[in-house]
Amino acid sequence: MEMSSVEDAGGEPSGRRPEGLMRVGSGASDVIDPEVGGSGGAEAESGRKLLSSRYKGVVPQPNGRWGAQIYEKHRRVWLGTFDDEASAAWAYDVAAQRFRGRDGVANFEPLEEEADEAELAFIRARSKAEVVDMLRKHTYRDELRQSKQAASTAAASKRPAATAAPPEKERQHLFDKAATPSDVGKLNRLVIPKQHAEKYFPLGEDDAGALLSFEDGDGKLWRFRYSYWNSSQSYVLTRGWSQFVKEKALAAGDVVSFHRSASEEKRLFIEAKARGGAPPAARRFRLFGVDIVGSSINGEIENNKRKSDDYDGVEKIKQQRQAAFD
DNA sequence: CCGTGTGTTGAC
DNA sequence: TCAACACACGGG
Repeated sequence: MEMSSVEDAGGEPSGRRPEGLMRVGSGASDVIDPEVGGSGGAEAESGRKLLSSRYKGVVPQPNGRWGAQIYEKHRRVWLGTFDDEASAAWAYDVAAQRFRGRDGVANFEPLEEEADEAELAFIRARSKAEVVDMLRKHTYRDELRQSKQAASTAAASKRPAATAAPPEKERQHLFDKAATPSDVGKLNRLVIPKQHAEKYFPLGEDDAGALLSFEDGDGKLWRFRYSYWNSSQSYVLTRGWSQFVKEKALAAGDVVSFHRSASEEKRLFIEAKARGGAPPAARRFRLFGVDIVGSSINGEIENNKRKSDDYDGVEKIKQQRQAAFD
């Protein structure tokens, strides 16, 4: 349940202001005059009923916090919950910028091409799933900052970071790693052969705790902490890895395959393949007291269906994978 | 146990 | 497309 500690949305927008475009309706005559029970929560003073938000895409939560959501293709995409209304509204705006472009931004001032060039590039360079993930985990701020920093150092040394929108068709195979028992054990880490690590995921001196983002065949995002362990002289993926092992039912001997978008971008891909060939391991689970055997592929498809993270063309992928399953 | 975010419905 | 509402589910 994610309950990130103290940080909210990853922060408020610095320059943009809340009162911005909030004139609902056409008039512009009457201002919204919040009034809203004073300050904080969505909880109506007396008792049960929740106050609506004056922001688009923001819904009250029973505990006085605020949820953010955006719709795409008749489907709701949940953007997370936030302590304050404005943070939720801001999360909506970020998502809207990615999903619908500048005109979709509805709560605060849209980013300006000139002034917010870096942030726009940051958003454009990421998939919808990635943006949503950052919002839900409240890491948007940090990652934007890191991104800017990386971009500036890159620009200083050589060539400005590639801007480019993500085409996304061709992938270049980087390398495979056959999972060892400890890669899938309790250590929560995957050792990346030094040779490949240094070639494809170079780690700067100062990069104490880098973060690598991958997409799997379902378009699902996987983010791992990536670092070098002096003690064992090895490069490892740590935080986030155990979840991958679990969800993919990864077993020793299975192969983890790393790819990169051919367009020499940032986009990285990760796949789990069973020891011999194509699909990941089958999983057994219990449904209504009956043992069912299904592939993790179907499991993930169902999962996606349930969670409504159908954005970014997962539809196609589902069909592909469904076909592959036959 | 408790909050999240999903299921669902009915407006716009 | 959107938010209101209820509460099942799952993380801690």
